[in-house]
Amino acid sequence: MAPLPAKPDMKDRILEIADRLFYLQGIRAVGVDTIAAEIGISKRTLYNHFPSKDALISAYLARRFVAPRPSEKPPLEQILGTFDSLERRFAAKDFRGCPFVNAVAELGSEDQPVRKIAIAFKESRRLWFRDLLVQLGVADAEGLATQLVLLVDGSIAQDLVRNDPAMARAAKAAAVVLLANAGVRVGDGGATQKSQVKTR
Amino acid sequence: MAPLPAKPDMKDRILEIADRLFYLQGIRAVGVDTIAAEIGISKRTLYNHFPSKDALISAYLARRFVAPRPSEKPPLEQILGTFDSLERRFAAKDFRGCPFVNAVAELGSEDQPVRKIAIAFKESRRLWFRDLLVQLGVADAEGLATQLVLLVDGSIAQDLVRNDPAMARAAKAAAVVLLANAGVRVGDGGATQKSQVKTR
DNA sequence: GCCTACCTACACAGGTCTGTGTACCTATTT
DNA sequence: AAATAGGTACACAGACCTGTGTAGGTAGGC
Repeated sequence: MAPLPAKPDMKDRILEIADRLFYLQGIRAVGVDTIAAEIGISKRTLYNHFPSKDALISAYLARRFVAPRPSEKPPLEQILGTFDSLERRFAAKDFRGCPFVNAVAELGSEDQPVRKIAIAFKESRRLWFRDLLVQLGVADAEGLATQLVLLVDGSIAQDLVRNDPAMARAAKAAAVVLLANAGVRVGDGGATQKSQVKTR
Repeated sequence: MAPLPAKPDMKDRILEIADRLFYLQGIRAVGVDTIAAEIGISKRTLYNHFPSKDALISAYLARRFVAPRPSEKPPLEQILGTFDSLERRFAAKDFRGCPFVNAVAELGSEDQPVRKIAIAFKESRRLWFRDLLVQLGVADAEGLATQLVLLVDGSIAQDLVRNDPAMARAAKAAAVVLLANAGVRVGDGGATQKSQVKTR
């Protein structure tokens, strides 16, 4: 019955479905049978493309790990835009938190492959912020970048539980304050005089 | 063989062990057999105290939901102390993130009992911050309380992945800036003049 | 026409999971 | 002494899990 030409690369198709199911329902909650059935292939075919479920899990996370594409927009706009796009993603009903955090929470800290990729992802996001802050001339770009990822991950965790996109706006408001305090002129009516708070 | 006097209330003992295993290894990863074996009781006994694993999960989360005990310390000290105690907990090797966030991540957003208690917990923490901020005379106590819980949850998520207690310090530093911006005099050498940043 | 690659269907091994059924044992209370 | 409460051991039902084995079908390239 319609042997499915297998054109759009079977491996991609498997990953696409696995991604959706793993992300929405949890990794342990989804069996390989379920994935194969959802695609309409036999379990044997799936195991011909991935040697084990663990390999599929790793591939799932690796596929989620896409570097943010470089943008021509001004750095500040990019930074604050992060929170706007977070808010949009929160509003989508298929948002279920950060797949990397979720995977570590679910699989435990002993799962080294999963943890390694999760750490790499988190660090790459932090570095993305840091580089933009450097462009803005922020002195402690490292520290501020860390604080910004805290706001991002905090709003993600809160939204996962509460399902409230306003968390992204709260995070953005906090980010604006932190940026202003670091001497960045945020477009807010010039209310932003450099009055650094010594944080320790 | 030593029928275990069952004095310290069997139910508590079950919950205590279930808590440790659920929290450290994940809820789905731990079977009731494992819990019973760890306590040294038969599975039958466990099921005589809890009608199902779901009930045990709910009891586990309910037990984690302890209201912060009222303190005589000044409000600002309580707020900032939160981050210090977070740092201490991060440093402990048995810290594995927020049990409520982890449970929602693992069990899916469809599990209503679990989600409800997670939401209640998060909101209670936010209100705790808010009440302290009101005592400090902060105008937008609601908004700032939300921002503070973002920092708390952000640092928890980051520490879960990276295992880096410094995340708590970064969150504290950000909190200090946010508090100062809201007009709270933070004990930092008077570098804290009231120069509100309009956040929108 | 045939070979190769890839798919199918399907059974099954061996494990784990939740939850129950049954019969017995051992304190404490009455 | 007897009844009751709460524990034990242990088997088992029924579901689901990962992973494999086997035999056959079908399309494209040589």
